[in-house]
Amino acid sequence: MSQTCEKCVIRDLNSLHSIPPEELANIDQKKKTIHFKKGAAIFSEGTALKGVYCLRNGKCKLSKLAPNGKEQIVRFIKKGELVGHRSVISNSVAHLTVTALEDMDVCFIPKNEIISLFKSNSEFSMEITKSLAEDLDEANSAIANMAQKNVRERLAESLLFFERIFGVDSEGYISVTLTREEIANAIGTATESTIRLLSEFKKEGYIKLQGKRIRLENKIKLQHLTEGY
Amino acid sequence: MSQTCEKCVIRDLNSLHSIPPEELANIDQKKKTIHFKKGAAIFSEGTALKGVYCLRNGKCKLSKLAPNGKEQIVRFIKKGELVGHRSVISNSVAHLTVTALEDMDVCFIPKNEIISLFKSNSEFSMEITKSLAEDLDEANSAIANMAQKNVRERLAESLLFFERIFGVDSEGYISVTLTREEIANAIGTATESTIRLLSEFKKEGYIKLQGKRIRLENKIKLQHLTEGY
DNA sequence: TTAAAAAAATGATAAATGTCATATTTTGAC
DNA sequence: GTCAAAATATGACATTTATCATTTTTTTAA
Repeated sequence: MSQTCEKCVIRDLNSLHSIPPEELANIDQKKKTIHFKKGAAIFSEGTALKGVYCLRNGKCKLSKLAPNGKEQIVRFIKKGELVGHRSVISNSVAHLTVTALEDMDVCFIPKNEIISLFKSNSEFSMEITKSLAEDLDEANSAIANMAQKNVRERLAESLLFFERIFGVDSEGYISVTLTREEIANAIGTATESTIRLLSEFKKEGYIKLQGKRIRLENKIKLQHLTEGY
Repeated sequence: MSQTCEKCVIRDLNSLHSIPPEELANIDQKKKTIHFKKGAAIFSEGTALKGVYCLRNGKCKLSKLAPNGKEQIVRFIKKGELVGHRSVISNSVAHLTVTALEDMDVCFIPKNEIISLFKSNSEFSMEITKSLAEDLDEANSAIANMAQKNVRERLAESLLFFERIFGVDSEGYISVTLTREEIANAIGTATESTIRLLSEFKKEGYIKLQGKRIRLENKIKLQHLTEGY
């Protein structure tokens, strides 16, 4: 299970790729690999983080408790990505809950390592900052989508998004397992509406449903739906 | 009009406050103060920025062109804030359009000054990063609000927000002039719905309307509306 | 100051979405 | 494999919101 960061394939995928070997060796000593079961929280909204987490495999949802008590999923992440750097850099508690969508392994890197790297290595700080900037960009797009698109359009968009970032299995089904409720919590609608629209999409032949598994049958059409026609 | 950065009151309000006097003097030489008329764009979505802008006074809306051609306002900013640092750090084109909501003066600081400060001064880079992290946080909250709250709740929330960040004039009216369409573009609804709800709020006595000017008469009630009751 | 344009207001109606009830199917623990 | 719990599915209906049409008011520019 454990291995050196230097040989970790995941490193290429995030801000850690700018760290030279000698500093990596140091991180290796301090890091801890942790296993999380499907459904477990890596960390929860409101808790103080002692470090950042690097996803070695698996997928997570990032969610926020809305004032009405409902869960709002604001983002999905997968292997290779870092989480918790926002809280660590801001020195504030976590404002999101990160939940494993499947069994997964995660490397924990203590806060002080990250902070001292940030201060001493401007390439690393630039990478971290760029990654936050990208997240911000995507969040702004999400705001526009929520505000301007209707539920049907948002569902079509999300299905295409899920396939794009998570890929498909050997039978062509999207490689992530989400409940209808989770999909609803991501697009901001009632669970029943999501179920109804998925059934419609299926009836129209745009998708195929097999339990929770979803296969996109007509991506051109879904793309058009995204734009409202 | 022009003055040294060191003596600028605005500096305390943003990431530039971490810059020591000798570096500030350098920025002073390079910066340019520009006047923008109400309605003018500081910069537009899709253009490459040659630097960042520091607002000396006035207010701006940050918006994005949604796929359906409508304007989505994602944020409001006021004097003391920086804009354009996201694009400069990411070295990408602007993803937002920044429009003056009133006549204003803005200091332009060239890109290379910012980049070199970012690399040489870890306090500054930390500040910039924290500011992006804060923006990201707020954007995530906006996503949750858009997704989970209805239009009435979002309008009540926005009115309270406008008063909180822009303050009130001598007669108690919110110190920002927005058209009903702009309010609609911020909360993600049709202009007519915004007009109708404002009229309702007025009829119920929660607000007073005088042209575009809005005065909050019952903030407790508006706060309750925000939470849906 | 006044005419034209833009913005605000309002009504009527249609469309989208939420809510509640209930049935059916799937999943997971034993 | 069985059974209970959870998730999915579907119908009926209420509510919210959008759209279109039209009028009134405000703003802008000559």
